[in-house]
Amino acid sequence: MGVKERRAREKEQLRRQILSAARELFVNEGYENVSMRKIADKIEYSPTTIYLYFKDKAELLDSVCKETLLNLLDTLERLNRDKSDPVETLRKSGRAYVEFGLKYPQDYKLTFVTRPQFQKGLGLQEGSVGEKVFNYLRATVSECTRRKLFRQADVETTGQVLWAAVHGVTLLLIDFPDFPWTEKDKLIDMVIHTTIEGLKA
Amino acid sequence: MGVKERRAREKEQLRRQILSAARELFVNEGYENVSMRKIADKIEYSPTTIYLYFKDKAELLDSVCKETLLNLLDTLERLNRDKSDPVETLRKSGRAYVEFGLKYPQDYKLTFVTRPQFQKGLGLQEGSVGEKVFNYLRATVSECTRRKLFRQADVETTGQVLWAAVHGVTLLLIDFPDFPWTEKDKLIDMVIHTTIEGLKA
DNA sequence: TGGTATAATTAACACTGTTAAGTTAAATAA
DNA sequence: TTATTTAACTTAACAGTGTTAATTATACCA
Repeated sequence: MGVKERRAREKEQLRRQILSAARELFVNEGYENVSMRKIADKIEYSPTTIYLYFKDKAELLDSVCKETLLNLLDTLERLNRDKSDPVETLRKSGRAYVEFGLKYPQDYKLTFVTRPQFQKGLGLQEGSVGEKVFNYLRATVSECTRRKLFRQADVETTGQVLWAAVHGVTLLLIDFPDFPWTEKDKLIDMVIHTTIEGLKA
Repeated sequence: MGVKERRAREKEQLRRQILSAARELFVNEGYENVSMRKIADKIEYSPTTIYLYFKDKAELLDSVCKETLLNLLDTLERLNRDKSDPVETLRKSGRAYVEFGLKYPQDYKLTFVTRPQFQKGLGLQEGSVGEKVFNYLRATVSECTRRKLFRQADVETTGQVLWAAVHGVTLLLIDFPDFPWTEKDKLIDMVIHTTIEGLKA
């Protein structure tokens, strides 16, 4: 009775093929400029086939982004294993966050800027990858305040301030690549450092 | 020979009519969901008429945004007249910046997030409104460092760090309105305060 | 009044996302 | 092996998009 399993495997394979074609096109040409027909051409299926695997273009996009975001989640998880110096963990997490955004600018923007506008409350809704990302931040901050390393004990606000800082610098670097920024790494470190110092002060 | 002038006035009037119809639709329904035909319907002209006044939909959008951004520029200009306490000016400017973003989220996002992707190097190119906004920030920061109020003397980096912070919190508040943020005003103040303290420290 | 420049329109093109109906191929049952 | 059911996929079409070329209407001047 392995026939069902094989068919399921084949379906899964095509699903992944669609995802990977979509990802490549989205990244290279931008979401807006990629049509369902283009994706279909690339995988040599008819456009309508895609609809057998994804509800619509938006869901296809969300799936692509989610896949990418799991990488960030992995990185943060690894960093948070080391409990010795939470401030240092925070610093490293911040860097990892920004670097992730710069590495996958399309996915980052779609997840944290573009999509939320369309799916109200989503992007950070319960169980979402976005929410999990923030949860790591929360945990690390919580450890910092527990050890009284920060002036203020309010974990939520502190986390949000940090998030705003890294979110901001990530987007500026993505959206204005030609602006005469301070050397990129220096700027990122400076943003994180400044915010953390401001929280200690 | 006042006929030419009158005709010019009439043209200008229709131009403004288009802009105002476009603005209202963009704000209420979102740029993507507004078609040229919808705008044309609203002003009771044929769709192609719009093309006699604006090169294409993108230029129409840019014009709408630019108009809005001039408000921000005005506010910043006013705040920067008072030279007595540059740190306080910085604080106020930051608040004004964020509040502007929250008041005109569509325009803000289009100018500082969406459009730059399509018009490379633009949004902050020479003579742009975006550039002028940053110039005010630069000037105020410069005054702070001149008076040795900040640890570091690098005006550029300092300005960029501040910008990242306000940009970040603005976008988070716009894009995740349902997230359980700390009370909005408190969060904004906290972001600005933390960053400034971090720069002093 | 006739001619001319300008403003606005009509019709069309080449796309888009998406759906309903139709076709092909494979797996099961007789 | 042959017939039937089921799943996978495609064709054709719809209603809409931004945009352009060709055409008509309008207001001015001689």
